[in-house]
Amino acid sequence: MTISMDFRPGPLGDQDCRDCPIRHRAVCARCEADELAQLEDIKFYRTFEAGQRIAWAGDRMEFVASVISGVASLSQTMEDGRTQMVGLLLPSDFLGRPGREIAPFDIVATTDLMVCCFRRKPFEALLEATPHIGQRLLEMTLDELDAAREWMLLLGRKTAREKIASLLAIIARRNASLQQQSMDNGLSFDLPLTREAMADYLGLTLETVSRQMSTLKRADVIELSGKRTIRIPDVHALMAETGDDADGGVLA
Amino acid sequence: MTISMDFRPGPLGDQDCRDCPIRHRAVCARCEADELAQLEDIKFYRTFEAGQRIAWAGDRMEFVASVISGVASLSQTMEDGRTQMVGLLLPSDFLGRPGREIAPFDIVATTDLMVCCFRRKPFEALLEATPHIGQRLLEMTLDELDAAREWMLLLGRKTAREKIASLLAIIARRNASLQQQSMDNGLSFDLPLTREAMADYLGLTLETVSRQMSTLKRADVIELSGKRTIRIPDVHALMAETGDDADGGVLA
DNA sequence: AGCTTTCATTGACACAGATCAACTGAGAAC
DNA sequence: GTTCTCAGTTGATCTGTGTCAATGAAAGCT
Repeated sequence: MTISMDFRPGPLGDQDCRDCPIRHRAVCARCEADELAQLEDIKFYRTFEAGQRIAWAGDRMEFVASVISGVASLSQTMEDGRTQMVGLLLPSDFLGRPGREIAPFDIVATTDLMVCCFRRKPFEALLEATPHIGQRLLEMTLDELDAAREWMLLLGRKTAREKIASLLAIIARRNASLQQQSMDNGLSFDLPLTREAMADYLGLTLETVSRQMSTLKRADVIELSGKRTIRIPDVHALMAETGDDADGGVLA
Repeated sequence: MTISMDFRPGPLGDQDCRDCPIRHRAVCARCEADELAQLEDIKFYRTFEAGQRIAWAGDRMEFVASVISGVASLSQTMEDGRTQMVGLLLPSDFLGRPGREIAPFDIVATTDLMVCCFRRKPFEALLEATPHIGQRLLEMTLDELDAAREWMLLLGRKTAREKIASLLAIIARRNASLQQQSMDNGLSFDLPLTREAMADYLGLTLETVSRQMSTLKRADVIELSGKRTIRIPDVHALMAETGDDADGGVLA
């Protein structure tokens, strides 16, 4: 998840939406030129450093936003400290909920992060006035609900090994589609998560994550250079480890 | 989840929406009289018996629908038979997804079920034309996403005992709010799920569900008459077993 | 009544993953 | 160069839940 080199807006939102790398995938995807201009009026950019907290559960949220680059996560923590990640926001994903002031989850930048923000109130007004935004948001929310449901299958029924393989497949897929990478010689990418964040995503402990990464490496399903750089020599071999149906959608 | 006694439409949709028990909670909640009339034109009622399958994953869905009474569930099954429930649809919940022909999950009536159906194509047209429907659907979908995320915490991090208590609390809450029941002397309700369905919801085996029900009974957190009728003598005692924050929203 | 089917309970044992703990390697700070 | 810290790995052991199997109880059928 590298920050794209050709999109470096200043803090004032002075960058043209037409050059935006997520222009055709984010909430604004369906907007016509005039609608886009209205969004452009109320947008501003913000960046967060890896590890920085964007909001605590219970905080007031003054904005909603689209992720431009980097990764953010939503998580819930129980009183005794048990933590479960409940959302992983990759570029083009939408952060926040119109019509709600209070964040129900902790929101953290897990890598360096750039987001395109809209103050909540003006955005809500625009949502009422501009059907294309609401329609796209509905579509994205339904997609997220589908993803949440696959995630529920993972949490409830998959083995530790299947969980790891599934997570790697999800990130590899998103990464490949974003970068239009060919997968003839396998795929490479940087894991945007620590072992602990992976554990929180998968409902495991970090020790189990580490052990399963090691066994997948020993089984030649993955190759590691350093701790975070991963190569998948054979995508089908990885898919076979996820427990999902053979061809649950081709990569890309 | 009893079928309301005063709403017995024939199969032709000849019942007036104004008498509908879910009129102000379902997708149609925000509709004005004229918008409601348009929905009324394309609606029809269907009933399913307990255990009946509404669709298999991969089936073509010709309609979307609102649950009027009873309970339906969405579940995913892996090739080797492991099953995870990923959605529990109670009265007023919406079934199906506009813009998608193919059901991604198995859909089953877990109790006797009555639904208010709309053929998909006309409903999609109405969705484009009637902002109030799209707005309400967005709101409901966002709520479902929140519920899915709480469910993820349950699946990933809660113990078997906490899982059971959480499920009972969810059903008790929905039931109480539907029936305006006072909870001064505890709450009673009929479990609309078999032990196996509970296990599929919670990511457990049915044996573990049965054991934990027994231990909660022995701890006087719940009382059982027959297998399915449950009384919660002290709602706070149940809440304390869920692992959630003390006052995660008062019942009702 | 007797039989079958379905749903639920309970017991004995196994095992995947958690827990507790020691250790490694790579930076960063001094 | 030395020390400290942080992320990750690996080992030993424990335990909650799964697995396999027997039994019970209620409902429907002939």
